Amino acid sequence: MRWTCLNTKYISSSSVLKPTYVTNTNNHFKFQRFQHYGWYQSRAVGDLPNESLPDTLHAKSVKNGSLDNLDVRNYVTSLYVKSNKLDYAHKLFGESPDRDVRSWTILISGFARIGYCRMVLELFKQMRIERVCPNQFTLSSVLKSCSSLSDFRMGKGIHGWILSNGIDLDVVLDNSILDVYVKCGAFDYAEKFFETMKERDTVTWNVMMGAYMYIGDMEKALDLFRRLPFKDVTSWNTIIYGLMRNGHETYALELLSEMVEIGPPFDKVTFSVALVLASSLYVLELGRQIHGRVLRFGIQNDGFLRTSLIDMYSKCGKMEKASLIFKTLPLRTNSKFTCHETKTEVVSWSSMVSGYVRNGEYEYALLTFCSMVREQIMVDRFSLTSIVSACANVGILLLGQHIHAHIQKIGYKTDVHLGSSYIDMYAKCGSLNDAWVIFKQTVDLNVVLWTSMISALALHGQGKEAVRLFEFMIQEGNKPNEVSFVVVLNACSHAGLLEEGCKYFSLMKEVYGIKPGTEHFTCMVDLYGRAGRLDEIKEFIHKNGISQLSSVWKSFLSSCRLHKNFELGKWVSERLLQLEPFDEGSYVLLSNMCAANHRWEEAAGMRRLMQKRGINKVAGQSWIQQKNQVHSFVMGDRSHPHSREIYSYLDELIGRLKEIGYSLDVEMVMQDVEEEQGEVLLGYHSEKLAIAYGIMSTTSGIPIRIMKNLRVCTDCHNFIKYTSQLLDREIIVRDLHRFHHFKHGLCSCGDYW
DNA sequence: CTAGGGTTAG
Repeated sequence: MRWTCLNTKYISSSSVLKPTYVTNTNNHFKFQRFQHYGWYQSRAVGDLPNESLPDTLHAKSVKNGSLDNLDVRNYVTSLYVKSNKLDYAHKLFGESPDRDVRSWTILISGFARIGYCRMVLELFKQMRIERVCPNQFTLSSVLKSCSSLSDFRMGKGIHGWILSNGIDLDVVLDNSILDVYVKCGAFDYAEKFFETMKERDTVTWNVMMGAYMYIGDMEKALDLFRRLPFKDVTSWNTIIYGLMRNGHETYALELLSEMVEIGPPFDKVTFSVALVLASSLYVLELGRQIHGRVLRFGIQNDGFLRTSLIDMYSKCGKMEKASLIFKTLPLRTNSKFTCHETKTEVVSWSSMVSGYVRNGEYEYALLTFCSMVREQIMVDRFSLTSIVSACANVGILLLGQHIHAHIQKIGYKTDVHLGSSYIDMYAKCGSLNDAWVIFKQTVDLNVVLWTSMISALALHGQGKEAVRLFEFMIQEGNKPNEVSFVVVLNACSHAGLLEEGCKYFSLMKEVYGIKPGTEHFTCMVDLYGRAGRLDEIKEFIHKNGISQLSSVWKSFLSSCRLHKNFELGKWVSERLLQLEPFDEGSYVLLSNMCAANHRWEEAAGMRRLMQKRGINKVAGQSWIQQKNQVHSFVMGDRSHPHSREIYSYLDELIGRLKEIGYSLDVEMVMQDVEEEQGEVLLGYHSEKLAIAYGIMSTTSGIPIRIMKNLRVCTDCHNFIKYTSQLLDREIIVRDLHRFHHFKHGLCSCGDYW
């Protein structure tokens, strides 16, 4: 690994402070500027916040009456600000009989530094009302908040005010203004302003570099970077981060190692960026090395780095490591304005929640969320959307409803993110109606929200409805994105709408200029396959040059099996096994296809090959929720406490179903079992057990909802259809890919899944 | 006795 070249030569560097440039001298201020390196600041400068100092001084000056003096009061306020006690500072400020520009500025810059932007703008407004004239420091801080909030109007207003009041623009103020325009996406303004700047320093170039990166103009940014006479640590951070965000991870990695060789020492942000880089490249080893360096620097307790580390480990699938780091989170402070810590604390929590969700550990996600509520951590929008998504994946409607109610209770407004999560959640928990309700309630519809609803319909077998909604969305002036097209193509394929699907595929390419990705191609192959146009698939694959995509071949193979084209299937599977020699699905598909064509020897050969290569297949599992318990079954399961009753009821039920036409077709079972072994225990697939238990333990009239981790086989599908007819019960089954709503002997999927 | 640029989460 070339990452072993991350050597340690900078670790012992003692060049803590380096004077890098001297500012222009203007009328009021004349002093040297120091460029300092991140964390060294607090360790070396002796600026460590002293917790008790402001309090003692405050008490002392109250006693001897010196607090009446404005200068003393300002000094105490600044000490409070420094030790992160913004609420005390704010209180002292509010109680003051008189204030000057410095008092305002101390407070404003304090809030700006910890990112409490709204407070900054609020204070600035008050300051103007009291007719106090802001100085350059105030303006810089306020502009910083404007750029964080992307408040273009405010920023432009302040710029105008500066011009009309003849305030001297020094390079710092210039940079702040430039940054506001860049952050607000007003590049024309930014460029125009840049032209007029009298002086430009490293910060200026860094801002411009960031701007080029932001609009994706890599060439310009890199050119600028290469020509930069002095590159400080931020220049490197900016370029590396920008490259990574624009999808050039490898290049970013190269630059990072170049930085190690010839660049300045890493600072906190470099470490953060490097960690994100490691996780986006899925290189755990790199992440570990960075972690090691972080530990050697002793900066592992920094909030930002902690969240970056948690995130890196969770993206690399190492939740145990992530949770170890999470546990180092110190106990929380209860001050109202210690936002800096509070913020990273909240991010750490929500990183954990979303990490668990991402890694499929929904139970832990839910537990973490519950402790978050119990510990009274501010639940932010990220953890909320994550947790709703966890509910969606667990698929337990009751849980989803609880969370929904809780979010409403804490008064969080349903925005587009949360709205689409709700739609997704209700859809995946089997309640299409609730998804509709949320969709209709939301006022600010955006593409994601529309797409969620279209996907919900497709998921529940309402392909035609989904297509109609898609058309309606376009009519309403929404521009579909690549996900919308995946969803609508998917809907077409489920509903067997070949013509429409082809139409949308070309619409996507020609009208919306979206380059089809793997998922679009797979949907198209699926669409042709279900319609039985197997020859056209070959042509499609060839024409689009997508023969390297295994998911395409997999879909092709399913279609061969569906249309019982054994020879073609054999040919397809050879290609598939070349691409994915260790994918269980391919083997199972192939072996089942052999079996369906009575090629028992070949089927057995496939299973043997699987065993030889050490590939295990996933066991079929179905579950049903009853009150507060989840009852889970596997094929032929006898571990349930009521298993005797369940089996005898199931046998009786099958007998009654046979009277109305159900037949347990051995060959059919053989054909369609994708993952569960058809050879044995024909009648006792896990979903049958779960349904039997469901019928026994609920009163009639209530729909039975069960979930399965794999696809339903044809026999079970038939079984459920007959059951719904015989007992006049609605049965809703969520399988690996979609929902089946069984009612009066029919299924919403139209026997096409 | 105070200021500007780059980092995290769906």
